[in-house]
Amino acid sequence: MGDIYDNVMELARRRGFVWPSSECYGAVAGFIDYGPLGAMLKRKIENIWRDFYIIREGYYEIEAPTIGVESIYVASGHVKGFADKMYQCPSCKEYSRADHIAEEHGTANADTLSPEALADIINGLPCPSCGEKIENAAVFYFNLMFQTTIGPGSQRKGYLRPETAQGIFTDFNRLARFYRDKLPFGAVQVGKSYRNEISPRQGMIRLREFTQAEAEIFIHPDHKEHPDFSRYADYSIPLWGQTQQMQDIKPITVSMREAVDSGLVANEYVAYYIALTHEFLMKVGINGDKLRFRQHLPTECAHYALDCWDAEIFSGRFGWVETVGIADRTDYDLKAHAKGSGDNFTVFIPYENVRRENRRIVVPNMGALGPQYREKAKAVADALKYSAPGPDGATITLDGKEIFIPPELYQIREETIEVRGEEVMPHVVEPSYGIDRILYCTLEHSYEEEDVDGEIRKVLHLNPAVAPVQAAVFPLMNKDGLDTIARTLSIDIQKHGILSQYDDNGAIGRRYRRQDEIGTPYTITIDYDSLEDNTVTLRDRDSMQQVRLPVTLVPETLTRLIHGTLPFSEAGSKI
RNA sequence: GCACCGAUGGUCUAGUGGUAUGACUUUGGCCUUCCAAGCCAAUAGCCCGGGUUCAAUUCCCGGUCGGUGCACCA
Repeated sequence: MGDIYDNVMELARRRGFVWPSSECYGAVAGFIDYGPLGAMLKRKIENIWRDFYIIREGYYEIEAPTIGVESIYVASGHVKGFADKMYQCPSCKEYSRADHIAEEHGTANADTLSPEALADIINGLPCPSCGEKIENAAVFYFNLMFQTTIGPGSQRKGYLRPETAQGIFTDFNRLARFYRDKLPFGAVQVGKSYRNEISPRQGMIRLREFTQAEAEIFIHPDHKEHPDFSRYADYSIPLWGQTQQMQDIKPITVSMREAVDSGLVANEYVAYYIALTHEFLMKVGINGDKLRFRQHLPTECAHYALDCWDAEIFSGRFGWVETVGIADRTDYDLKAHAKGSGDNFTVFIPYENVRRENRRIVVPNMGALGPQYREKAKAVADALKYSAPGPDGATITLDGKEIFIPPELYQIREETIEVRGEEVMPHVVEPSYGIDRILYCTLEHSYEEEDVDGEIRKVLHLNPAVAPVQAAVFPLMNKDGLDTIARTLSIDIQKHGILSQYDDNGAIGRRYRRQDEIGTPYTITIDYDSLEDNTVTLRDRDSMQQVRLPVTLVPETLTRLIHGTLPFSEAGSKI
């Protein structure tokens, strides 16, 4: 058999976690279906994420369309920046990046050139794949966004969103009102994003349609201290900063407090979400030894981002996989949309104390200015307002000429004004999670082939918090009333909101193995003792240990086990 | 997208110019007092399109998907 990926995906297909999409018409690369158990697992991961960001952080979830009008993505930079300038070699039909070839032959900043200018440069150069001289090749944009048209007549261009973030930025002013105009605030979105990858390989790791969970947290640019930082101040995890990477040394384990104080991490907000991400990934079932936080190198960090860290998870097939990005994006996005839309993307922040400022203002005397300057009177008046008049009069510049304005044409008024605050464009801290990648890594880290008495036992050691099926109930024998008790118990468990499967098919051992394979953490078996004393056995998936407890206590016990408030060893009496 | 390799029940596979082997799984039954036991039976397959041929799962061409290398990868 193949490697860990092959084994995990084989199980995932067979048991209904992940399937190739639209298989009956031929699957399409870059798309997957989540089967019954996969959809359940994914939803549980997303809901744990919601526990962290919505319930704990208080950032409410919104839901924007997956199709956005072109202007959004012109403003965000995706129409330009998400497009690669490509050309196709006329000889070998290879597609390559035109700007890369130009740069290799000495053109600096080739990516900023127009397609036409680039075409002029590369025509005549040798093709990097076949070596033939490039002739008459056109340079065109290949945009990673899926394009569509909106409405009949199809005049309005739209794009499938390449990230969920923009929907939050475009709602900024509504959100600011919702949060009653106070910083910080945040909003989250969990949903599909689309990127028309040129060549999506690597199965679930690079999809054309994928699920993101993103939070956009709007903070005051001068106050990047997280109000709840104490929660993670002592949280210590290995961080692999730029310096360590460039000096080729290992990540250093520090507390978030130290990380911020030493300047390793830009500010408390970024550090806080690094720690929160660590806690979240552990909760979901990622192996902590296969998790690291890596800072973007200056070359890979977006030019506007102040600091950017990736949570990388180690996969036996793919190596270190980027699963979460945490970035301080400054005011880049809001600025872009302010420019693009003409709206203000600011919050009015009152000062603690109202500031009184003395001001001299120049009030033009229009009654006198009008007859004297005629059509220029308005321009003169405007210029006067910004001038600094001396005792004899004011000198202004109009159309390049200096004009002297005597004092009788204006008044100077001294006044005290109250400045109550200022308009602030917030900075954005963005933790962005790739749910599909996290789900795959969870499966891979959970997967184990264990040797039990010479047989291979395949187990998914899924955390009970994410396991799609939480419990299973078996009658030891499908007769003598054992099955009746089992069915009754099964229904009782379901009434407590626990998803449990009833199974009486085949040998008991086979039934345990089935549940092991899909990661069901607990199984209950009704045996002949149950008929005598109303007790049942409860089996722990990972240890295969069993305890005995009264049947009436089962639902309550399961609930506590699943929530992690009861260790298995205390769930009943040892057998 | 290019090059090379691959594709046979749900899974893993044998094999073939004349519709296909075995195992596991699944379902039903018998048996069975706790970890894939045994017995009987059943269900289920040649990736898609075109060509050659009396006949194609098999040969040829194209495509799809998957793997590897190159290019690409917010």
